Amino acid sequence: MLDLKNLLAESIAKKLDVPKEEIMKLIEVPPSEELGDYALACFALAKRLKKKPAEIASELSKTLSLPEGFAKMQAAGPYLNFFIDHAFLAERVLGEVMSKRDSYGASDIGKGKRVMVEYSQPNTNKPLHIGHLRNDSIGMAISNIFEFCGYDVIRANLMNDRGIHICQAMLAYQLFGNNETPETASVKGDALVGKYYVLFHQKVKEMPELNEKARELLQKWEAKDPETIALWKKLRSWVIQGFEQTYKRFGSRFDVVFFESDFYYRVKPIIEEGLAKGVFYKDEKGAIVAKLAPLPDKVVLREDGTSIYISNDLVLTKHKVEHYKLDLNIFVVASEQDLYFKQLFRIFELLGYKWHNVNEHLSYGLVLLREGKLKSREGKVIDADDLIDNVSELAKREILKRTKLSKEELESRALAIALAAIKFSMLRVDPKKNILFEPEKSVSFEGSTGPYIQYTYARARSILRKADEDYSQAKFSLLSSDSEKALVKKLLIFPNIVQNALSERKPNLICNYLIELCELFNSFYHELPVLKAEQELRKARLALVDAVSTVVANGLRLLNIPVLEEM
RNA sequence: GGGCCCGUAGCCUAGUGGAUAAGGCAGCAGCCUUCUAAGCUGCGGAUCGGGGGUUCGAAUCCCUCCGGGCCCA
Repeated sequence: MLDLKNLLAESIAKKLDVPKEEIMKLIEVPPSEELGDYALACFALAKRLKKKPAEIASELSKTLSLPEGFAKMQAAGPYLNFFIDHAFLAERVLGEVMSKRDSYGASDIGKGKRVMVEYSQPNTNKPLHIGHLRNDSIGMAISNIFEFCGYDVIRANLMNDRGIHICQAMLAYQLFGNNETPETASVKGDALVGKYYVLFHQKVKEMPELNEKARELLQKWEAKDPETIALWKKLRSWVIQGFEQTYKRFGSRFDVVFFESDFYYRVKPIIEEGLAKGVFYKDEKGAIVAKLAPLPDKVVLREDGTSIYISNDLVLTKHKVEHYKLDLNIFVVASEQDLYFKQLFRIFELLGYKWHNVNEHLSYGLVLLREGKLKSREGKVIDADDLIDNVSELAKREILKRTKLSKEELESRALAIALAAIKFSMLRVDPKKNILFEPEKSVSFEGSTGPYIQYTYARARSILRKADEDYSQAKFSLLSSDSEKALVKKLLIFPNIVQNALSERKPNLICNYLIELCELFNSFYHELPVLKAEQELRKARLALVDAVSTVVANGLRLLNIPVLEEM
C-alpha cells in the first residue's frame, strides 16, 4: 500500500532527528487544494528546535530532500506545504487498483484471528422490525469489513425463543386462534404469531388473569409438558420460516444460528462456580446475585429457580469463545443494553476466565419514531417486510419514469434500489447516534443516499461497456485536470478508510467516503468527456472510470448493498 | 437519585488538537440534439447547546451547567 504521508514523515524525521511518530501527528491535509496536498505544522517543533515555526518551515523547504511521489514543497508561514507528483501518483494508484481489483483496499491485519459477530437476535414471537434492519445492516457491514481485513469471520444469530413473551403469544393463539395457520390466513408465519402477541397485550387489559395463565404456560414449557412443547414448536417454526424469507430478501446471512432454548438451562455449573468463587451470593429472598461493584449487582437466577435472560448469555458466551476458539467475540446490540453487557463481561472477568477480554459490545443507537421508542407489544413498530415493500414500490415508480423493464427485472431492480436506500440510511450515521425514522422523509433516492451511489456506479459502467478497447497500458500521467487529480487522490485513501472503519467499528466512514468519491466522479463526468476524448487521453480516462467503479463496488460490497450495472 | 450515550445552519450528517467549519435535504436561480438529469453548476443560510479551563492553536481534550435519548434502583 502506498502511504505518502508515512514516506513524508520518514524523510522529515530523519532530517530533523525527531521520532517519526511525532512528525506523523504534525502532518495534516491543508484546507484548500492550492495550498498543497500535505502540510507540516511546525508549531510543536518550535520548542524542541528552539526556532520560530516559520523559520523551521522556511529552512526545511530549502534543505529537505523530497521523497518519491512528491513534486515540490513550499513554506507558508508556520506551515511547510507539500505537493504530490500527480503523474507518479496516478501511475501508482491506478496501477494498484487495476491489478488488485476486488481486493483493492483489503489487508491481512487480521490474518490468523477469528472473530464472531452476533447480530439480529430476534424474539420468535413477532416479525422483524426496523430496529432489526439497523442491527443487521451494522452486523453485516462490520462482518464484511473484518473479513476484508483478513479476519476469519463467523456470522452468528441468536434466536430468543423462550420466555414469558413467547408464552404470551402462545396463550393468545391457544385462546383466540381457532387453529389458524399461515396458509389459512395467507400471511407470513412471523406476522401471524406477532398478531397474537399484540392481541395478548390488548386482551390482558380487560382480562388480567391472562398474565397468570401465561406464567403457568411458561412453567409447563419449562417442565416440558408435551402439549405445550408441541404448540411452541409449531409457532416457532412459523416465525422462523418468516424470518428466513425476510433475511434472504434483505441479504442478511448467518454461518451459525443459536437458540436460547438450547443454552439457558445449562447455567447451573456456572452458578455453582460463581457461588464457590464468591462472585455470586444468595440474597435474602433466595435469588442468586452477581456482586459487581462499582456496577449495580445483577440477579442471575430468580428465587423460584427460573431462568432469566442472562442465563443464556452466560452459557452461550462460554460456548462460543471456547468451542470456536475466538480471538474476538462481538455482540451487535442496541445501546439500551450497555449496562447489561458491562455486567455480563464483568462476571466473566470476576470468574477469572482468561478469555474475558475477547468480548466486545458493539453498541448502536436506537431507531426512534416520532412517537418515541418502538413498542412491539402495542404494535407500534414498522415491520421490516412492510418497509422493504413500501420502499420497493417507491423505487418501482422511479424506474418506470425512466425505462421499461420486464416484470421480473423491475422487481429485482426495485428491490436492489430499496435495499440501497434503507441500508445506506441505517449505515451512514455514526452507530452511536439514535436515528429518528420518519417514513416519508427518511428514505430518499437523491442526494447522499444509497441509490445515488448505485447510480454513479451504473453511469461509470455504462461508459466502460461502450468503450470496448484495451486501456490497460494507458498513460495514467495524462490525468492532469483538477477533477482527475482529485479522484486519484481519493482512490489512494480507500485502504486507510477501510482500516479506520475497522478499528473504530464505524461503517459510516465507508458511507461518507463513497459519497465523496461519487460526488467527485459526477463532477468529473459532467466536466470532461471520456469516450470523445482524444486517443491516449481517452484510454487514461477509461482506466480512471474503471478504477472508480471498482472502488465503488468494493465499498458497496462491504456495506452489503447490491451493485447495479444499469439503472 | 445514580450511570452511559448524543448535542455542528429549518432538518440530516462529516469532522477524532492545526490555516477560511465540509456535504446532503428543504428554498431560490440555471444546465438534457453531447458518455444515464436518481445527475451537475451557482446563491442564500452556523454565537459548532451555554459558560469556564488546558494549549502557540479547541467543534475536537478537561470541568461545569442546560437539553434529548437509554438504563439502573
